[in-house]
Amino acid sequence: MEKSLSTKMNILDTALSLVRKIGFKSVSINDLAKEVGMSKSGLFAHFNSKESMHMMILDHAAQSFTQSVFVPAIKLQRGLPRLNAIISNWMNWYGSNKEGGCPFLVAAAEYDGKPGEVKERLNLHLTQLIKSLTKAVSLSIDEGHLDSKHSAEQIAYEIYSLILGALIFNRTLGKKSSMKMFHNSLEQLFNRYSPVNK
Amino acid sequence: MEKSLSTKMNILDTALSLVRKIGFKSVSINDLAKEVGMSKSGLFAHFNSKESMHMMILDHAAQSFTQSVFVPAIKLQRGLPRLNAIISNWMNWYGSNKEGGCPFLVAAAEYDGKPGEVKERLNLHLTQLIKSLTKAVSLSIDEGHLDSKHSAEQIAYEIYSLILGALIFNRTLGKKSSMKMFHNSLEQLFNRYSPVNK
DNA sequence: GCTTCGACCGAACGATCGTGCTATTCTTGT
DNA sequence: ACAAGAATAGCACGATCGTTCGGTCGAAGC
Repeated sequence: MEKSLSTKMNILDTALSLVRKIGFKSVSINDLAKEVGMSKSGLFAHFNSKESMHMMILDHAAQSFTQSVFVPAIKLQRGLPRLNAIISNWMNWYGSNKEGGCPFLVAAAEYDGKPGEVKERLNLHLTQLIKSLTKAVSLSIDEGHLDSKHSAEQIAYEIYSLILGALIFNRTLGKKSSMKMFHNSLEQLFNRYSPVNK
Repeated sequence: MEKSLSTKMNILDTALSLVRKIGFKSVSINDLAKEVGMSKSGLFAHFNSKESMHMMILDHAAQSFTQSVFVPAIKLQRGLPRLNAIISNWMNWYGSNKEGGCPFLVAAAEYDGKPGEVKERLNLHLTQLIKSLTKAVSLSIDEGHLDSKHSAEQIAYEIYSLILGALIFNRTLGKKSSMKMFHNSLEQLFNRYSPVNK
């Protein structure tokens, strides 16, 4: 790997970590450069504008997410094993960086009322993310691990909601019981949609 | 009501609306003043710092939320009628301002890694919000409308999660089916925790 | 009617913002 | 070993940031 690519990855890693803590707008190029250990203009040369940097941060987050959550899970067999791995990896991904929330939620918060390329990119990544989750649910139905009478989209929505709730309970409210409640609800959800218990 | 209080309310209303669209950090005092129709220094005189303004915006949001969501519901009888009203008012509150996400989620995103008064205030409001929801669930159990074998906290967590999920699906992903999925899941949740169906 | 006081404004402050230009240093192909 | 090109730094710019200060205006109290 050439030099430039590795520094760029370093920049994006640091930027992502900061964004998750204080948001996109609060991460100034100067501070980011200081954190990475290079000059403001030297860092800026990697991107042509701050907006393009925001997009690359989003892309970086999406790639990291896919690599950490979906790629390892694809080795497991279709159905509940893979779905459970995805969910487990998902929760672990939040904790991989020590602090900070979900970068996509941060972007959603700051770009909700700002139509443009960044928002569209966020929409794209988030849509892809939900689609991949829905696909895993759908495969679970096909494999007979989940009841075929229910919509995969609906089940995926519920799972994603539980993840969001656990994230807020854990990070913002600092609830220690958040993980236990999350796993309780998830277990109930799988029982409820199980084809044998119906 | 004196003159100063009404202008302050006007400022906070406008500020809250802007914050929900573009976040706290992106709302500059100059832009806000222009939007309200007064001078930068005239507006700033109402707050002594931008941080204190952020706190007042949070307080304003919390008061608006309580007034719109919980106060009207308290007139209804305890149990499911009141709980359903709370949830319904909750969803309507998001749509009351035409655009923008949940102000508490926005604050959570931008202040996650910034310990201080604002974050503590956010934590306070969010804790109170969840506590009120949990209380309504708890009363529903007491009234025999929900199964007493389950924890009110757990049920409240699931309801809150579904609300969050619907919010993201609706606003960020622009899913038209989000409200239908939300009500589907909510109905299933009430059925599942119903004492008669067990 | 004069005084007092709070609300609001205009101008200005130093700091920091994103960004462009030019030079220098480093990497790499031949 | 040397030329070429990319990576980074230094410096400066106009704009905008939050904040301060002195002053104007209108309403309220004596």
